[in-house]
Amino acid sequence: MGRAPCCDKSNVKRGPWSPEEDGKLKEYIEKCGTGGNWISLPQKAGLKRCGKSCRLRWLNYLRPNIKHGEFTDEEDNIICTLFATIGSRWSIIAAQLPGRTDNDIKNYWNTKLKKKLMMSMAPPPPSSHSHHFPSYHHHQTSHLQSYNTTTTTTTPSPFIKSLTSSGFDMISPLLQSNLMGTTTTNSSLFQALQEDGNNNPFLSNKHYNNNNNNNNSNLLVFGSGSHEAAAASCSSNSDGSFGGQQLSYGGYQTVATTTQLMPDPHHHHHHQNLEEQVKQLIVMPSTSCDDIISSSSNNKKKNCSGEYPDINNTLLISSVVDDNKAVQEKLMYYYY
DNA sequence: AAGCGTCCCAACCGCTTATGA
DNA sequence: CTCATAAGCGGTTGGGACGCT
Repeated sequence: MGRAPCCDKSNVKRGPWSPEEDGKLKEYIEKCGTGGNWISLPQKAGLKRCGKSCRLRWLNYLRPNIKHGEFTDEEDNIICTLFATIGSRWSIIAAQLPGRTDNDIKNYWNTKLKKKLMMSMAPPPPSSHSHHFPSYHHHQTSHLQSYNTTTTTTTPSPFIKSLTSSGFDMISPLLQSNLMGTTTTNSSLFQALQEDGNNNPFLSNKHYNNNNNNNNSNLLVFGSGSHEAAAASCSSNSDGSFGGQQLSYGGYQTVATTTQLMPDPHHHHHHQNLEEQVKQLIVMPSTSCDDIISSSSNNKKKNCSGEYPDINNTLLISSVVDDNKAVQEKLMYYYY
């Protein structure tokens, strides 16, 4: 048995809205408001439409101050930056762009901006002798090299320049793959890492799977500053520090602090230790810590699923926010 | 002009979340 | 706490617009 329909489909008009319908809806809402009930609104407004359809029409087209037309470079930057950070959370992204709707931004991303960005990030032609600006293809074949953020000698495209001026000092390969991800999973970063994990001794799926068959997998909370503090506050210890403490959540344990495990990128022997110690890697934004805190304090199993998919069976990577630059830089040392 | 392919976006679908009884 | 209902949300798609041959 399927889901009950939200309205009687046989009695409602579907498809494009006519100017008359737009007028009726607009007039009614401006006069009476939505009344907090979209379901009953169409009848009151004299429309043969489903409430959902009315809501969508109003929110995406009719309500005041909707901005239509070309996106500015600044808007492009905001969308790209936020997409790289939080993924396809269109409503959150839209909240940062006054007058733009989530639907609009989603369409714009899918039809134009994604292509624009990929063009900008296309790897340089093979003849190039100076592709120090790291490309996605490049990092696939150069694992365990350290990533030196000071050696960029090529000139990024204007679009990349505008991106970097909006907050990223450097578009990392990791971020590139995140931006280029078209996945529908919760985190394109996660997918990018998974894909590359096949060739990465640290993130190799094989290694990971072999070591992930018990409930006490070691867990590295990979973050900095407030992340660790927040994570530490989840533990039973109360001194606020995170170093060497054990974080108990869902049967996982923290085995070391980020800083303890953060190797000097020029000394690769640290990777051996990491492989031995860390069976799971979490890149954790502060919000996920909040989730865990609220989850534990509320004694709810929610909500490491959804936004933070299935903590029990997979490498858990969520988008990197807040002090993301530091985290990404650190992560990249492993990633290579 | 006709035919075809691609692009674009408004609208839909159905899942998740919030809310209230 | 459970359940029902509505709103919110993001992925998908139908079909019109447009460009090319």
